[in-house]
Amino acid sequence: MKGETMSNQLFDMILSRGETKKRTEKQKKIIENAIKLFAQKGYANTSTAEIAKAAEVSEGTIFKHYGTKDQLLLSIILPFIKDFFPTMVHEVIKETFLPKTVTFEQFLKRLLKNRAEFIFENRDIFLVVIKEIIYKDELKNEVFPYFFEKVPPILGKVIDEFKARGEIVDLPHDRILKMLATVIGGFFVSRFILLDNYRPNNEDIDDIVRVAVYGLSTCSSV
Amino acid sequence: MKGETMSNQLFDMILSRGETKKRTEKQKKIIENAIKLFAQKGYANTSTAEIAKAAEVSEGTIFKHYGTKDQLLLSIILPFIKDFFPTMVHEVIKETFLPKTVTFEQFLKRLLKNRAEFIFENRDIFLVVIKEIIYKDELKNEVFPYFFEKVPPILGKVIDEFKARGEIVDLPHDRILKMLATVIGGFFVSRFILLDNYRPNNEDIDDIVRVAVYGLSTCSSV
Amino acid sequence: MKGETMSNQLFDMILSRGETKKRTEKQKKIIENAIKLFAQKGYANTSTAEIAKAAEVSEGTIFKHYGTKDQLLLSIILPFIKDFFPTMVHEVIKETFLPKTVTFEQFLKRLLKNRAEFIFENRDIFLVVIKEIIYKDELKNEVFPYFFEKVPPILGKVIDEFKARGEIVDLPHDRILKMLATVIGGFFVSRFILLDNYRPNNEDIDDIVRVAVYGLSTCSSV
Amino acid sequence: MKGETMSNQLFDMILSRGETKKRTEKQKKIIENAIKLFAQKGYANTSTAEIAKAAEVSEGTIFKHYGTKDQLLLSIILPFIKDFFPTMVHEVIKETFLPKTVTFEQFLKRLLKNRAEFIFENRDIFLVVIKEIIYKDELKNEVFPYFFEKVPPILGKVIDEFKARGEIVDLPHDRILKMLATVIGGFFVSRFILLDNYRPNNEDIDDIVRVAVYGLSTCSSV
DNA sequence: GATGAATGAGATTTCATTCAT
DNA sequence: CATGAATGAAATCTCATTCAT
Repeated sequence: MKGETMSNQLFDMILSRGETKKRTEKQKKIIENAIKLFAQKGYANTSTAEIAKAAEVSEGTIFKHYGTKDQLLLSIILPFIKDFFPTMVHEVIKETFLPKTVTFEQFLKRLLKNRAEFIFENRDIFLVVIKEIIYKDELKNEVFPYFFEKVPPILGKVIDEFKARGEIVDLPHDRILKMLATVIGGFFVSRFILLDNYRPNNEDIDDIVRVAVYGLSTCSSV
Repeated sequence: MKGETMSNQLFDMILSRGETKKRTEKQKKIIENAIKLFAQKGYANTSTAEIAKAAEVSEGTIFKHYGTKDQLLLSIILPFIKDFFPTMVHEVIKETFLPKTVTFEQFLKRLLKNRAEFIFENRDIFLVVIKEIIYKDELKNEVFPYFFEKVPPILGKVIDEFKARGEIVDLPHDRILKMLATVIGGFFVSRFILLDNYRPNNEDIDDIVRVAVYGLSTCSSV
Repeated sequence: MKGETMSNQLFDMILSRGETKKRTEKQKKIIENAIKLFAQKGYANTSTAEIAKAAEVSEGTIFKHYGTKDQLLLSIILPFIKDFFPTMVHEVIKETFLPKTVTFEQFLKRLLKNRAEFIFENRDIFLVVIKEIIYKDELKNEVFPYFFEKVPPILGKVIDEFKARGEIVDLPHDRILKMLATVIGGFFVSRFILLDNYRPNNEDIDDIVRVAVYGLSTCSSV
Repeated sequence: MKGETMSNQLFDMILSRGETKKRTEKQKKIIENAIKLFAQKGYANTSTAEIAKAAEVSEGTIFKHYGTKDQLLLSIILPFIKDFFPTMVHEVIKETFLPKTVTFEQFLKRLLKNRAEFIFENRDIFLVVIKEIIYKDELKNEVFPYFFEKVPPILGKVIDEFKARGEIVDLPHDRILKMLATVIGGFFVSRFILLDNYRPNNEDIDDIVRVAVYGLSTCSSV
């Protein structure tokens, strides 16, 4: 990547490509092993030779399919991103709004459990995404707008709903979202990045939801 | 670093070395520019040639003083770590325990503001530390035990105090600490890593402290 | 090599590798030129850049195939060692034991001529082996046991035979072997290492065999 | 050294210098440690930095005194050479010719024991000399003529004497000398170079003298 | 004299990428 | 499609030597 910008066209191309073309056996092995290695040692510290060896494929094959080490990374990251937020939004709608009796606390717990499960199943990719988003401004510049486009609209409505019900504090949307994002993001990053092979457990999620909803003050013990 | 373990002796050696020997002008320039470049482009994507050029020094000089690109990184990271937690502990003691009338909320705010200020002043190093701790297990294995040795004892006492005063919820230490660490860590990482050149502002800190103390429920609006 | 031990596995690996995989044209040129240069200027004073240039190959190619300058050296030395002693043993058996009328003197002459011819044909490698075995303890530790495993058993039998015939003096095996090894080794090393481009000639060999068999005393003039 | 020739003037200069100038404490430590390190790891694999560290001296000091790493080597090797052959010759004269009843065997034993002792006491330098003479043609070209100038004349006389006495075989001088040199050289090199920290023992010397004088044939058992 | 920081030339090594088969 | 040999540019590292203090 070394400096070159990653154009939006490329972004779009790879996104769409992921859906149309079927992956061959070799391609799958390449992707699988690239994910494993990138997660373990980071993109920059993983050579294409290593990936080829792990995938039992010649180096040439990798470049035949992905053209560039960078595009290989994108073929891994982008489909994940593309999946994560939309299905998250979808889950929010599905799981929450149907039963109108759900409390904010219940909503949060379901959301977190659902996303934690998703991340756990894709924990290597998650690692890669997080690690690389920190390094590559181009990636950041792709993902953030995508996030802001997808998430706030729907989550905003949820917040409105709970505000209307008088369950959550009456502060501007953006501040509430920021707080939520900080707590939830902090949870995912600390658990999945810092802890090796973290498996989501209920107590952990309950605790972090408790903080988000009631804080640590004794007020929460009601 | 590639695989070899970083022994505690090395850790100690580098730490102590930083204190005893005087740094020459050139050494200072090397460190300064290395920090800047590592923060900007990441350790792996910064060549020693670049650092040498930026520091207006020959590459040989870098290796003369730091032996290895890896040890250069450590000479940057370890002193920071060594400073951060102890002075944090010190601040906790100084700022909190003297005035007995301070509430938990006030305590958290002061702590966060103080640490946010420290990080802001060393934001490049902070970036480097966070980015690289993710990649280097050896570093993680050095820093974590150090953290656990320094922080919980003193913070545990604070929590006891506030529990005794009935200000915070009666849960086991470790769970409370985990929740706190998640929220505070999430705050620092999201602000300083994801936002470019974030400057700590009071509203932000107030909001995150509000979450930690009262949560988002209306209970908090009391 | 610098300190790390060279495990027997490595030894075996390199040996076997040489047999299974086919060498490309370029690999052959690399080995040829490396031998020539190492013999001429010594391992430490020959740069991989020089080898690459002489072999009309890029430096990358060398490292692609041999990984390390050190392993390049081993790929040269070990096959030679692997060849030298076993075929020597084989020659001993073949040339000596079939004709029962051969005297000890004739045996020694044939052995020396045969080995001198072999060394002459591989004199560059021999130079490299001798020069580097002095420097690299790991190499010494590989070669010596190998030598002791292969040579004494068979040569011991020959000595027994000649002792039984009353041709050679009745001293313990190990002392006789040591004496022989000293004289023969001294011969090969002095001739091939110190003299430039030494070509084995009969007078030389006859003289050294004379010393080994009869010594310099007039007793020998019988 | 890398290619440049080592002029005879230099040779002479250093030889003479060794006698006139007194060595300071630091110079002694430099030489001592250089010998140790060169013997251990070879000249090419020993850096001046290492020597400086071992000698507890700054690198600058080494270059102040010896100008060049190469000249440092010469200051070690040449005095040894200068000492070895002449005192050997001297010993030959002193120990042998005074008592006219000494046999060739006794002469050889005394000579070998004396030289073995000398080498043992200077075994590190001996290692350095042997190792480097192999590599450096310039050194070889200095030492060989020196050897041929000093040794054959006197040893030739000894051989004449023993020939006259009918003790040794009647062959041309040069062939006898070559044989002797091969056996004796083989002895010293194999013992002091290949065996770690070899200490001369009588059996060893007796055996090698036996070979040189009587050979391995039963003729010797008389 | 002694020091040790600094240098720069060169050595080894890595690696994404190309291309003939 | 797949291979893997080959490349060359760049990265890390080494080291004899110089020089200001």
